[in-house]
Amino acid sequence: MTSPTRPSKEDVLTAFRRSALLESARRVFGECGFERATMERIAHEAGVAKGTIYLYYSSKQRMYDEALNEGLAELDGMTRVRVEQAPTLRDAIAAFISARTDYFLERREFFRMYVAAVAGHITERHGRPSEFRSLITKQTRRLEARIARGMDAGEIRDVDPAATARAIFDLTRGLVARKLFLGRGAAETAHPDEAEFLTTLIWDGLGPDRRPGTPRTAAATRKKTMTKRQR
Amino acid sequence: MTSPTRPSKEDVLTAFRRSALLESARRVFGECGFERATMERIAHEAGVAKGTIYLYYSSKQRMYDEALNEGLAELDGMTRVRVEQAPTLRDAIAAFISARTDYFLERREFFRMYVAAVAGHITERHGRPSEFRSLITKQTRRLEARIARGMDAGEIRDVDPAATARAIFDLTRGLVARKLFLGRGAAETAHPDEAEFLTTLIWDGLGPDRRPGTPRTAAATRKKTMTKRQR
Amino acid sequence: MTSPTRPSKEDVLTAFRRSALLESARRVFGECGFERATMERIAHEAGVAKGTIYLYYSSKQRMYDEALNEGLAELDGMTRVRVEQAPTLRDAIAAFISARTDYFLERREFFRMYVAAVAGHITERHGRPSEFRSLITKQTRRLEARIARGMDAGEIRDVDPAATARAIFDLTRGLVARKLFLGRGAAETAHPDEAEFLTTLIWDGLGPDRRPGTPRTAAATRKKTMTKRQR
Amino acid sequence: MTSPTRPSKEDVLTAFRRSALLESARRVFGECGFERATMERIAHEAGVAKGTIYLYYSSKQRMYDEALNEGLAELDGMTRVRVEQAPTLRDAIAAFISARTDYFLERREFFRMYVAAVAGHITERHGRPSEFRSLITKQTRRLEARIARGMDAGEIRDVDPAATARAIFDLTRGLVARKLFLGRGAAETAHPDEAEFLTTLIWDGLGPDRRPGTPRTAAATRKKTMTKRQR
DNA sequence: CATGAATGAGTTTTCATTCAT
DNA sequence: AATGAATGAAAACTCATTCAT
Repeated sequence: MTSPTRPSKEDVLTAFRRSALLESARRVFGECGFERATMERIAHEAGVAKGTIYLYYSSKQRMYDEALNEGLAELDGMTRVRVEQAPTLRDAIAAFISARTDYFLERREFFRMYVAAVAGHITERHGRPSEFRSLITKQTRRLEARIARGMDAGEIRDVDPAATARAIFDLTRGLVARKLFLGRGAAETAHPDEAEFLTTLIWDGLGPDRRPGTPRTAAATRKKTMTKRQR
Repeated sequence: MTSPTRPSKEDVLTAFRRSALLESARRVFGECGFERATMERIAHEAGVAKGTIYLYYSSKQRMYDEALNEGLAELDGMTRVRVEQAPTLRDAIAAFISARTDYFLERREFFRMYVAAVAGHITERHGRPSEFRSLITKQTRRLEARIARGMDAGEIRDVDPAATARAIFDLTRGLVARKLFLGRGAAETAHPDEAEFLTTLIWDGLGPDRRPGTPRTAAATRKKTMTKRQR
Repeated sequence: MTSPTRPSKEDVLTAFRRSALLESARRVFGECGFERATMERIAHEAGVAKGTIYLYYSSKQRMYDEALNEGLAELDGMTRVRVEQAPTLRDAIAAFISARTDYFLERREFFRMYVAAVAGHITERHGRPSEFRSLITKQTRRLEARIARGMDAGEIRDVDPAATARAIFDLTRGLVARKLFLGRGAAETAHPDEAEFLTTLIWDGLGPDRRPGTPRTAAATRKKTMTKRQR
Repeated sequence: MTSPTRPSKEDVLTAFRRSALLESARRVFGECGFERATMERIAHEAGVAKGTIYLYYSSKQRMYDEALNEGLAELDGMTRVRVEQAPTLRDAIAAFISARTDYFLERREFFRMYVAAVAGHITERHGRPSEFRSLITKQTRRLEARIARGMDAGEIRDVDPAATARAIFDLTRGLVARKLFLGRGAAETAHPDEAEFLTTLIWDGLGPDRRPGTPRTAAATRKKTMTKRQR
């Protein structure tokens, strides 16, 4: 029942160190960005000496990449679970939003890393294109699939599932950014149930076609367009 | 009718220099980010010597701030004009999206600057809090006002205008990012009329209330929920 | 009468700086070797700040290479001139020895650089094979050619000119090393006219064949081998 | 007759370890030079852990010194034996050359160490002057003595035995350097019997005085200078 | 005895900023 | 005003050496 080679004490210790260093790295990279972060500080915050880092990571860049990728993978995993457990498509959308919001709200520094990393990749032409990019695009794959299923099941009207998933992704991203932006108390901070608002907004946006000219308020609908909608 | 002191030749030259330097700064900061950008290169691309920059900007940071703020102001101005010219709220939303998309697509380096700057401000506690932040929040003010007006006029149902404007803002931001992300031809690039898709999505999302449980497809509507909707 | 583009003041200044830096580099590299030499110290000895070096040399290695190559070229040039001016082959050999001895004695630090560089190239397989190596082999080319000419002219017996040049080269190298080794006063320091001794040794070694068994002293010669030599 | 305390098992093991470490050190120091050699690699090549080295050698420098001195002593021993076994002075010279050539050709890395070490001592004023220097000068002592004996026996003309021994030493050194320099196949590589050439060159150089003006080729001798030589 | 993780001093290199011309 | 040579602070990274296990 035990695994054939039980992790030795060293392995455990090594894993622990790596994890602690990554934690520290995420904090410092998040706070300062890649360039302004210093290995000295990362080491200090992890409670080790500068040189020690290099026993675990061969360079600052490697450490950064690993911290980023690990966070993205974790985020992706949590999102996936929550989305898959949702019974309806509406719940899935709400789950997507709240899963990511929750994750980032507990790791504000990581959100910053993440945003900066995406920013860094926008116009850059440097080497490794696929690695990071695929991690990004993977983030919406699950949701996209779920939307497609819901569309087939008649839960929503015919839309481009990928574009829809991206829209939800972007709204979530903006929501999180704003919650972290300037901290709480700022006038522009989203009110607590902005997530619910977004879900409703999207959900209604995905409803049956409304032709141009269709009145937009319930009141107007009641008075003027009942017949049209009934067709 | 003329201004009391007509701009002297020197003033014109100075303005020209500052503008050329800012242009160059935007390009380099956009391409490299703040840290990796060098004054040397900014100077070179502007066709002046390194020391000359310091006659116009007291530090790299100041130059960066000014380049950023100027761009944001310009973007804001263009957006405002286009939004104000739109006859209906739907047109205003479409105008907001296209104005910003067009602007950024012609200045990808600036978009990168902008994104990085926002990222940099998310968790940071460093000094100047208001300046940049107010520029950001200003971006949605006009649209927010327009939405509020449209709401009052019954063009859309009752929503939080600020939250709605932010949603549109975020969707636009995501759209632009994706268009610049990995350049054209990438599988995940938005298809050409994603802007139209977003406008429709939002517009429909802003339509009359649909209660939970309401069927979402036109077909379903026809069959099952006609009575409910008519109430 | 003036050259078409007279060297500008900057060019002169630049050349001067480069030369002063190279001088300093030669001193420090010579004293400490490549690894132990610090840019800090080279800069300090040249009377400039650390960063200034990098305005003239892109890296420590480049600086080292240039210092070495320049010295070798200069040494080669001086040797060539002296050798070519020598009327007889014997004089050429003596000139070769004394030219190099004189050169190195005035630049002991450079000799050390030179020796270390050769040592470093002995077993190494790293990149640039030809550059340095060709400079080394070039050192004996002139002498080799002169020896060949002297041989054709009957000044010496038939020998391998290249091997002979190399032998003279090695003897000179050893002579210099010893003169610099542990400074003056050491018991093993060569006596002043060791150069003359070497010249004679070589010169006699290059004389007409002496068959094995031939008596070696003048006395013996006089008594026993006169007839043989006359054959 | 036996030593008072027979070497214990530990002593043997210790000796073995020290020897293995020295072997490894010689290889790595030879390949990389003192500075670029790492204790890590030396340990690895010796099959022990880094810390273990410090149980046998108190520092990198000490290890280097010992590796060097041991090698020099061994070289010296082998040379001495071969020289002493030579029946004639000519044989002794040939033996000196071949003994050292053979030794170094089997230990190229050590030759590099040796050359670098000598280079390092040329101008340096750092502490330990005598230790290394005496080892170097000892290298020629035996040969010098043998030459002196041969001179007394009339085998060669009157020369400075020390200077002569040094000349042979330098020629040998150059020969070896060239054989290792750039590996085989290079145009400038000495041809196989350069050792024999050197022996002859020296041997002839040590023959009876030839006065200035004396013709140098057998042919010339025959025609022009017979009378002079007979005087 | 042996180990190898941890340390931190020391080195190269970059680049914003200054200032003499 | 404009220049660009000079500066030196700052940061990544290496590696001999130590020491707890």
